[in-house]
Amino acid sequence: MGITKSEIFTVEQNQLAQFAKAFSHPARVAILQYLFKTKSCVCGSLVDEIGLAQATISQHLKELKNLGLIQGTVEGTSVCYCINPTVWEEMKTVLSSFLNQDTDVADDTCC
Amino acid sequence: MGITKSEIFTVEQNQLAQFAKAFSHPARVAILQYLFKTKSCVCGSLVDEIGLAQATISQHLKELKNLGLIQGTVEGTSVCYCINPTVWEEMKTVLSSFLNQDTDVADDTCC
DNA sequence: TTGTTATATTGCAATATTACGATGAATCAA
DNA sequence: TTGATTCATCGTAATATTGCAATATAACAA
Repeated sequence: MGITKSEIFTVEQNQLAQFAKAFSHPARVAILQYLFKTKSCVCGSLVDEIGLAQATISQHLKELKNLGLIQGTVEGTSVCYCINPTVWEEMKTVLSSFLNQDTDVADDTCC
Repeated sequence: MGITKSEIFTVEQNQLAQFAKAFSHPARVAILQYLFKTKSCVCGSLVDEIGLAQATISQHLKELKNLGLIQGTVEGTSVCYCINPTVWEEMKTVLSSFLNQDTDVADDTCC
């Protein structure tokens, strides 16, 4: 049905999935990487950097903004975006504890 | 258009996005967590554990299997699934280096 | 063989996502 | 004011995802 049954999962599972969804698209990965690289905020240079239409980039930025991962302030005619370090760290914590689950099945990989 | 323009992104960006997509849905998060918890492989008990139809669980398992994150072997009438430690570690490496990008914007959060 | 159990696959419906052109709103320069 | 620039939003089209019922397949037990 295309609709996720989030009610049947825990808050943690839903949060984890939401964070993962943030960079489950290469364009958003590229945006975040560029924001990290240029540290000082970036605006529409993303449109040149990434080969997507301005409307498309704006849409991806909106998703990242909604999650709180980035923030933007109007700077004259342009908008300056940058990483929100607080939320990024929070995400890192949530995802790391998931990724670092023990894989120590010794050698007896059962399957 | 619903179709991702993966050609315009690097192999790394696409791979990162693919790994992230693996657990961008709470059901797949729950499946992976359960597989970690029960270590010894698990089959259709996932259907009881998670409140989704058998067909739906099977579909999610297929996606995880396609990515290589899990593997399954036929065990009589049932199928035993477990984490593929090698691929999991590979994913951990890829995602960690992305997550651990420096947030040291000092305090001058530009935006 | 027949029935049972466990899983995969198929087909379908509902919703979500990706992408872009066109348009709107805001700011600044002349 | 007018025009140019930058970004957001709207509308739309194409495709993807999620979910399930029904059915198929495979292995075993009797």
